[in-house]
Amino acid sequence: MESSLSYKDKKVISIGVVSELTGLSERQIRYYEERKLIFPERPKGGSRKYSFADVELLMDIANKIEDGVQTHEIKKEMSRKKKTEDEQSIRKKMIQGQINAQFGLRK
Amino acid sequence: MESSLSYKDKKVISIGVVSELTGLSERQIRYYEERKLIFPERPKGGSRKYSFADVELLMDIANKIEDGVQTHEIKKEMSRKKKTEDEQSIRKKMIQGQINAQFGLRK
DNA sequence: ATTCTATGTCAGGTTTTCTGACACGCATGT
DNA sequence: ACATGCGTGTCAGAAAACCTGACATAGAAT
Repeated sequence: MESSLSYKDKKVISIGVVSELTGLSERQIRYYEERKLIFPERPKGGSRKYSFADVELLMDIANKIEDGVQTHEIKKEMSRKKKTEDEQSIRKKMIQGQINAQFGLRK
Repeated sequence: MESSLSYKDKKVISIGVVSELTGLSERQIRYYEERKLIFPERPKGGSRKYSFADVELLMDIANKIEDGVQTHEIKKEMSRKKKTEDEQSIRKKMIQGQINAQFGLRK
């Protein structure tokens, strides 16, 4: 059952590149982190590493900000969305559990 | 006709991360570039940026090196493979040309 | 025997990134 | 009106990451 994190989710991009990709300033990117909208990885040394998924998220954030939505609103929207995603994921797991129960586990 | 370079081909990863991902030393990575096996992008500033495709390529290279294959051999293998890929790509384009001729161009 | 390969390592220099602080215009709340 | 909070720019100083060029070397190729 390889979970296998695709390229899209691997945190390998540093802030300068993210800045170019999104058009956001480094200041903005760090600020959105302060506001808990984004969670880069912090390897030894202290630099920030982002994934392409993070880049997409940042572009969404940028759009909302442009529409005058505030960071704490964005955060709420995000946790709402995340919640339903989690629920769906749990539902999937439960169904899988049913299937396993029906047909038995193969080690 | 969006060409749209997927995440896999975007050159965004710096050498330190590539080193961790591949297990190769930075020295080795730079050397394989010197040997024309790999072609990172060089943005203003002079740093090197690699794609995930490059990372895969480097892992292939690492395996061959381990099998005692020399860099100039690897290079030959690579240009052989690239040549047939190019030919296939040309064939595709020609077929597309035929289709366009049959059905007429739009725009 | 000599040359080439592949890699380590070190020095010195430039670029990138980090944090923390101050400033400021604009919106929000009292 | 005034105080707060928001989002961002910018600057300083320090640390981390990267770059090039050079020297060294063990082992392979010629």
